[in-house]
Amino acid sequence: MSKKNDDLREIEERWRSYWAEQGTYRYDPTKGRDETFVVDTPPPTVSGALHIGHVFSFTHTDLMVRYQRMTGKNIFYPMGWDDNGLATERRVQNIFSVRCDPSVPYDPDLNLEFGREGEIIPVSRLNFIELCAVVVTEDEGKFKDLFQRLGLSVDWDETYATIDERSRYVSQLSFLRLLDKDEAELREAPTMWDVDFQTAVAQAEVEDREREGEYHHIRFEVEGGDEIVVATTRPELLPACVAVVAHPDDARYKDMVGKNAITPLFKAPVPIIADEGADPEKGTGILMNCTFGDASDIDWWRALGVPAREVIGRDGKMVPVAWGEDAFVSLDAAGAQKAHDELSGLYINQARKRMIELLGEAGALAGEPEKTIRAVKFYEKGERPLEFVVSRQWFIKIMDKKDQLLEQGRKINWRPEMYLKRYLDWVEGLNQDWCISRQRYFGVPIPIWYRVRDDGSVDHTDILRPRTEDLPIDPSSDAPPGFTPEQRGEPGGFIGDPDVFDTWATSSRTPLIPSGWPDDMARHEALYPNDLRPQAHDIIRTWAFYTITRAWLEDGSIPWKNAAISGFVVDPNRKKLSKSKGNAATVPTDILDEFGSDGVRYWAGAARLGVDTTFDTNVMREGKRLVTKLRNAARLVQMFESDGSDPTHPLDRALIARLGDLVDHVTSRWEAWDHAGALAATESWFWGDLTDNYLEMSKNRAYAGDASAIGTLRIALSVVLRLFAPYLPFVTEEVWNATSEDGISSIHLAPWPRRDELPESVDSGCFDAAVEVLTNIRRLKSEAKVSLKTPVDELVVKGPSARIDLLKQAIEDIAATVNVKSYELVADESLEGFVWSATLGEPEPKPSA
RNA sequence: GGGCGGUUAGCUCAGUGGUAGAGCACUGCGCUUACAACGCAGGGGUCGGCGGUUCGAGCCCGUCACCGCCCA
Repeated sequence: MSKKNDDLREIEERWRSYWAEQGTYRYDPTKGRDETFVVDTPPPTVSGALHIGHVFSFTHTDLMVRYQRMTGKNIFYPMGWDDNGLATERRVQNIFSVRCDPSVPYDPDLNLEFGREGEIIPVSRLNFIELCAVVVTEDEGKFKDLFQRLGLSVDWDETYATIDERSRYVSQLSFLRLLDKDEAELREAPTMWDVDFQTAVAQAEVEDREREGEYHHIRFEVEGGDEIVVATTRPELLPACVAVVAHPDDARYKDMVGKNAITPLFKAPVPIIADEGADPEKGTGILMNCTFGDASDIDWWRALGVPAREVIGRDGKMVPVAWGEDAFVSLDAAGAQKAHDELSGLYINQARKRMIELLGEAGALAGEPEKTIRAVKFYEKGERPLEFVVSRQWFIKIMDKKDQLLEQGRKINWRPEMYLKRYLDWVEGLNQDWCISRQRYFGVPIPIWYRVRDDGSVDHTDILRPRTEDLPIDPSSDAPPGFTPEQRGEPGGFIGDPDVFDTWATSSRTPLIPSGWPDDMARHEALYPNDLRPQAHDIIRTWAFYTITRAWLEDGSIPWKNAAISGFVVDPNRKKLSKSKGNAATVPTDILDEFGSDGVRYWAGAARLGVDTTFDTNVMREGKRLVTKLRNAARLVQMFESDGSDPTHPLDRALIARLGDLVDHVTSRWEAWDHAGALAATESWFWGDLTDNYLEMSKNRAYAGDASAIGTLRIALSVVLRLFAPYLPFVTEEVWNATSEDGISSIHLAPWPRRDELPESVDSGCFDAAVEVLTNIRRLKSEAKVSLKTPVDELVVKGPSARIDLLKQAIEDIAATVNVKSYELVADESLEGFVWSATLGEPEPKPSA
């Protein structure tokens, strides 16, 4: 690290401590809702890696917050930690060598060493959660350090974790209220199931991946002597076949509808059914309806009233079944059993291979397999295809609320607006209710018990609820009201629901977790609905969707007025940065070391909302350069001891007028949620009008103590610092306080610049006239390859009198800036613009070394 | 297959109907009392293709191509 970076580092550290000590960013609970700007901060997954994407999107939030703060808003900007989930679960298992077992009772004295090795001990869910808290505290530290280095103006007194007591309370209470409204229910139904994680998953966590497959053509006899050939990529589901389906218009099968087909090997009679859902173009036009290959199998199963033949277990293996019993009807039960016994216990892939062999041996295959590419559903974190497995799960009813959810989405200002469309598309495409129970351990427990019948079986229809005042509870450790712990699992007693909530079931309540809901309604009403939900576009279908859904279900509200959507950070090939692609190697703290926090923030601030943005250190370097330039310009301005006066000189008045235009423009950009446009305009004015031109032209007068020039410089610096403050909080604070004599006052609490705070001024046009001449003289010298100091012995400018008059107002400043020894300004109405000539003098001798 | 973005200088990107821009990179000049971690200047673009609307199109409309994301 260079010396200059040490300097930046020192500045950053000093102001970071100052802001923390002073509580600069503290929320003021005495202020009303209208005066307050409330952010629903995205809780980062703390067991995950620090990522440049965090830097990017959290900076966007901070920009908006800092602007709002300077406009006078009381800011509520909390920080949450998302520790509720699988990643933490795995870390805890490894760090403490434990395994969560909800059947183990809570041990209040459990004390395990961090990094403990040896035998894996089963611990209760509550103990496991406590261990998670230990690990998560460590992880939070890394994130907090990064965010503080980045200069996020978070109120660090307002933090929560999605597994902490308050979050569990809100999550459980909120669920119980849905239960009261009959919007949550327990169902035993086919559900998308990950066979590796062995948990149910929801539609939002599923993604399609293209996989190679093969159509196998299986011959079915048809009652009465015909034959059909069914093409399937999943022959292993043949024992689960309960019907075959063809399109009603398909002439090939029209005459067979209503008859039974007989499955090969298993000899199960299955009805031949006509349904428009069958695609005549696909395969042979007739397909197997199985238990359950995909979502349409479930639809048909429900619609047709055919039986279910479950053959795939929760572990992804074929389960043994008894052919000839229950649903497993066969014309040859012994033969079916023999075939099935060859398959049971095999994983799906193995079973498929074996099935093909068996079918081949039985002569039931028609032709060679045909390669195909098909979309296969996967759990987003999973590696094997999802299966549909019948299990008992809690659902929140959403399918009957699409219209209302579309309407709620339209009430929110999406920035940029195109992301509303993505939300609407997702809601319109919903095809199942929200499964919120997960067969995991580290999460918010589902706060429900079930009564155990006198015969020892569990009655899942007899739901036992906790008292609100006892929340949060863990049904695996706590006993329901009216029961004693000894009655757990006993006849006539109770059993706890073993599952936890989907992590989104809790994080969909983030607007309520810090708000005090529902116990401190005064605080809640001062904070809700929130003003801003910042997030990236990848979680519109999860976090945004679920939050809107839960708010609607709770009280019909929208959770926030604005949703500001950040893009992704991508590599130069426009690929999303990710560890697995190996293009996300950069550690965010290294970047901060190299370019300074302000430099990195500049990169994020230059990126418009919603736009995927290239990870580009050149832009960070540009930001760092801006920081240096700002410090140098400020050094010049602050060198003049006089306070100056309001501008009287035409050039000064023109600058102030132009500054007023800038303030109006930049403010309008902010109001349009265009922080990138605001930055570009500020930077362009600062670098162009102010430093390249005005500073140079006014310098001589300022050195001579001219009050108008010095006053103008001070006003310009004060305004431009405030315009930059949201992006460059460290350097602007440093410069803002550099000459302060009576104590420190944070620029971040200073008022946002307004045109009417500036002295009354007009831009007569002399600034443009002056810059035109200045630029021409600079070009002349540059083309003559001489120093800018080289004197101009004689300058003649001709032009229309109106422009010549403007030029006259600034000619002395120009002459001083580019060393013009003598000049002549000539009015000539025949000219449209300036015509000029200049005679260069001898370069002044360099002082001998 | 459907939806949404994008395609402007070598690179990264601004630019909503009126003379094509910025930063980086490149070339030249300059240590000028804020700044060489800098400044001044220069070269470099048939604005993805085709068609249309218009006095006038990078911008509006249609269409195609390619890239990316989301969804099936």
